[in-house]
Amino acid sequence: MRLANLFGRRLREAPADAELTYQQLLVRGGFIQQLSAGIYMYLPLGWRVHQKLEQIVRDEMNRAGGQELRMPALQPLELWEASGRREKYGAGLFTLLDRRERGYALGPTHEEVFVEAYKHNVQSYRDLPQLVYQIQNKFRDEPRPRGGLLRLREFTMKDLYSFDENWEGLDRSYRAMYDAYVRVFDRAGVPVVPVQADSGTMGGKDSQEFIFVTEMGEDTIVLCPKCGYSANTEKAIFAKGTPASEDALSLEEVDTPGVKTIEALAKHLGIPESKTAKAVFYVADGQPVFVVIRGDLDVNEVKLLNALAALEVRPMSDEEVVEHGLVAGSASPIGQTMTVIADDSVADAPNLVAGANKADRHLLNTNHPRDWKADVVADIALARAGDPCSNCGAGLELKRGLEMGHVFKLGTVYAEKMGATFLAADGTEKPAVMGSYGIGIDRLLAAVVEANHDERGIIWPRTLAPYDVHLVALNLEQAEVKKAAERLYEQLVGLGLEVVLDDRDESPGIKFNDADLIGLPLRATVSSRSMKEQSVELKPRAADEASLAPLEQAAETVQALLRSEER
RNA sequence: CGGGGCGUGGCGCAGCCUGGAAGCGCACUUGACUGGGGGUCAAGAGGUCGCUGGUUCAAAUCCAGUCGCCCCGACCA
Repeated sequence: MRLANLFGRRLREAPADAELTYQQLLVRGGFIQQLSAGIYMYLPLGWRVHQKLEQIVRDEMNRAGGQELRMPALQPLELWEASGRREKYGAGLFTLLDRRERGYALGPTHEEVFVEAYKHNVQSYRDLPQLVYQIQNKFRDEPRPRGGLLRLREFTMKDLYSFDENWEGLDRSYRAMYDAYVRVFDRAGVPVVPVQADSGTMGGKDSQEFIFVTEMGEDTIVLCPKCGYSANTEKAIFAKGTPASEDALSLEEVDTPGVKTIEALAKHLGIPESKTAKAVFYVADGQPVFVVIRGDLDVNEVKLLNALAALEVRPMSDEEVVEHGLVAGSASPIGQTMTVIADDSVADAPNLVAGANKADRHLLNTNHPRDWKADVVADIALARAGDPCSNCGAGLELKRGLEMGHVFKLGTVYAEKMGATFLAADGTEKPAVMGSYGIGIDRLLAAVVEANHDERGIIWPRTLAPYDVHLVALNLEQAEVKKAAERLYEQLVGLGLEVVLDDRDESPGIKFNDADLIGLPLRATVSSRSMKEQSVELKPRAADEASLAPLEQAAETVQALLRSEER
């Protein structure tokens, strides 16, 4: 490839709406170009990287026993009604009508379609297990696309689905995928931390996310520096301390003039916040919910959502609080008629101070379940930095991160809903036990650049670089130089290497800067200076210093150097 | 959906407050010089000032509406 012919220009300054470092580099280098919010074009350089990344994923999926196939992005809406996910996905689903007014969805994920395929192609336990996958565009009508490739409305995802006879089989498939994911991220040069995750809209049981720790991340993960415990905050557990062993004392109502907050309450009574029970009000799927949690803790809304098995939960508005006769600042779970959910921190803690359902009054020594009874008791507390690890007691750390991949044990939920069954050896019909496994290719590409760059540009890992060698030719007015450059170019290509030849009539500075920005693993320079030594200057992108190689052996030396760059 | 910011040649920006001939840098074209880290000179091409309506003799500039993009939050694999 001659640089002069390459479709896609380099920019000295990044467009104003490219904010993140990786994004500026990809845009400036001419790899990607934005079309609209959350919609990007891949220009030739970017597309080559994208394809190489896909190939690594494909390779590892195949190695783990996956079979690639291709599903339609356009899906009849009935499929989504059948799985019950149309409502669950809500506005995030892109829908459209055909000329006969029949509804379709642009697939945001493909469980439904894969189940349809399963139904036609699997009948017996002899057909199992199966791991099938595709690499395809997904469409999601995100409320807010962001960060360039980080949250797109149209993006490329590798989605693999496993079908097994039983849970032991699923465990094996899940493990195989987990291991494959570890290899994918390693080969892509992106360090990831596997964390326990919430399974979200996907439903199902176990799930783990592979998180790339970065400030530009949109998830928060909890890490234990001592024992290695790691989880998404939506899932993270931590030690809340064992409740004091005290005898339950009798209820006592006290004056607390002007006390509206836990902080004020604890101060007023001279007790720690952990001796109080905090009341918080939410609306879950339209129903009011009274939430009780220990005064020193906060509610994690995702945990709350899951504990209530609700689709949507939001804090109650001030108007609704009044409407439901709640006394903000002094609300009490005692005598509540609405659903009461308690964090396990308050369920067995004795003698907590709670509201009295009257302004400026609180109750001492409330005890669950003596004085009030929670409809649901669950862990709904938000883990914070410094909270003790439930495994080892060390202080937990909170980090920002980006989800690179996600593995789920779906179980039999979809199979049962949509009739994905098989005939077992004992002659009974059983639902397939499913797993689903996704990797966002675009996001991974973003992470690769974020993890592999310096102030001058991208430093592509050898396996992902759009080309192998950046051949810079200077002093082209000298026929000898030009000839040597062309000859080396041909030799390198002849060795099967992918080469960019910069034979533009530009100053050396421009050429070197472009080479650094594009970030190919090895730069080779032919110039009047190098010709004096009958040599070529070679400089790995990641190295500070260049070395000279004799012209006759240049191609072989290049090949050897590239091999040493191989990861 | 709530809050904030921004829309002026391909990119980065000024001009807007205080209405009166659309500018600057980069990039691009042609020529000359230069030639190892974004070089110099000369001559050029390129813009419905996001869109619609209004005010005015006159609108990039003032007013109203609208669309788009970015960021924070809500939400979300």
